[in-house]
Amino acid sequence: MAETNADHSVPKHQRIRQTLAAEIRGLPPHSLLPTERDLAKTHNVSRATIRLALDALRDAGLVYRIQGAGTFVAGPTISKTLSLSSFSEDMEIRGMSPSSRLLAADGIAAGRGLAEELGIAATDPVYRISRVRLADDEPICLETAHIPAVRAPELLDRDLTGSLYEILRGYGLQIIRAEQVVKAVVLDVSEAAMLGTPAGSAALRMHRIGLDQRDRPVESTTSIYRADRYDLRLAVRRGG
Amino acid sequence: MAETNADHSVPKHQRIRQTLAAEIRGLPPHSLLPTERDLAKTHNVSRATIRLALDALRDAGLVYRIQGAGTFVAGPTISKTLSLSSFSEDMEIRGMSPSSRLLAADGIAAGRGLAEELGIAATDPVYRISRVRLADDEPICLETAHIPAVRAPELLDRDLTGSLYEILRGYGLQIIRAEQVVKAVVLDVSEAAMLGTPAGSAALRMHRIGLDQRDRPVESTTSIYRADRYDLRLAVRRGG
DNA sequence: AAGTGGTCTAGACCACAGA
DNA sequence: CTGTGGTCTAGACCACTTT
Repeated sequence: MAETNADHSVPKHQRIRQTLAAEIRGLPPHSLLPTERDLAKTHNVSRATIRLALDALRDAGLVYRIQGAGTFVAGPTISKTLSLSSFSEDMEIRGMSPSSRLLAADGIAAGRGLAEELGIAATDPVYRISRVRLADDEPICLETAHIPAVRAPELLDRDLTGSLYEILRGYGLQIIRAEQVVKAVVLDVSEAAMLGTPAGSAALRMHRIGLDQRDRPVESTTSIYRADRYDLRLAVRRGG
Repeated sequence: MAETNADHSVPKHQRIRQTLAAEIRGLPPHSLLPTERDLAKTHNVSRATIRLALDALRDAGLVYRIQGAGTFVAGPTISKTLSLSSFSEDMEIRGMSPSSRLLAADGIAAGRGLAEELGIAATDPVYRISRVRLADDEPICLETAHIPAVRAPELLDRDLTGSLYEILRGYGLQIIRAEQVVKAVVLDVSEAAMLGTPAGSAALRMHRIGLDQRDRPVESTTSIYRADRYDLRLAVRRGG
């Protein structure tokens, strides 16, 4: 069991962060929050703990902070994305119901390209899972995932119509980070047919390598999203 | 003579972060770094200061940390992006030389849509600047920027062939955060002509609203990138 | 059992914004 | 000037990984 989930194991700063996030949702943008020292008193913690919570809220784009002036509620944010999410999570955030149609699932030798991406040998086995992903029963995306077989034995025996990330979590694999490359493409005839769009339509092609807590590659996935039903929303910040 | 430290305004943790980043570049992935307590001793600072540096390196994707085990060098990262960058910076990172061809520059009334995006009145004036952006003298992107006139008086008198972000910095405007929406599109005849590609080619359309330190909108920009010359690379992490 | 990163405290001084 | 967030210290205990 990897899931330790007891109440007393939740850090204070995380609880405070959630409390503050809820309060902030009720405030107009650019409202001034209480000072760090005040918050420390009212929550009975040290200022350092309050800062952990406020810094996390700033990184999430909920507040901005100005030295000498205070901490303020940020303007409304379009994008809940930018934080890594699976297709299933992504659609749920958008208020749609995700599902899958399995096209193919088999085991193959990795080959040179995948081997390099996944840090394994070219002859090592990988599982290949191709699916049409749907939101509210409408096709949104063609997805082909490759997972090293050693990392997820007997993967093909699982129910492959749900969230792949959820299944991988069952193997103790958490995808914590990903490298993603996004391109625009024009759909060919067979792709268009599977997505139910005219050939020659635009689509977003995303290639993703997912990495676990130890920075080991867990998946190499290519997804092709219909441009008319999907856009990518991201909040970007200046890197310090 | 203590010539070594003229850095009055540079925080210690930032200096340590840079020192460590340089050292890490010479190490193979998954190398174990010294413990926080060791680093604190060797840098003559407290452990909290070391943690600020290491946490920043983790957020930058340079190291990963495992409780109970240690801090390790992360695997190589494709993407230097995800941190907000102007077209000019973006191209320089990719090792290409950026330039611009000015298509049009004028002042107009904001209108309803822009007014809402920029937080001004529909009748307020905005500057509109349309450019073809080139990398190594090849057209890459069509870009139209809108900037509230009050924020950058006499903007049209500046040299508009360089980095817009650089010019805005001259007005004391720093774009610290942006909301971005990315879609795939198919180029129409006139767009294709200006980009030197066939009509019907794919392209990435990005719409960006740039915000300053106080979360005030500074620019609303739409860019259309040739798919055959440009892709978007981003590192994504699980949001805590 | 030993050692690691994660959390937390109770102070202190500095840099900066604003009246 | 006062008060804010930014930085920093020197401790402490906890949760976790590894031997």
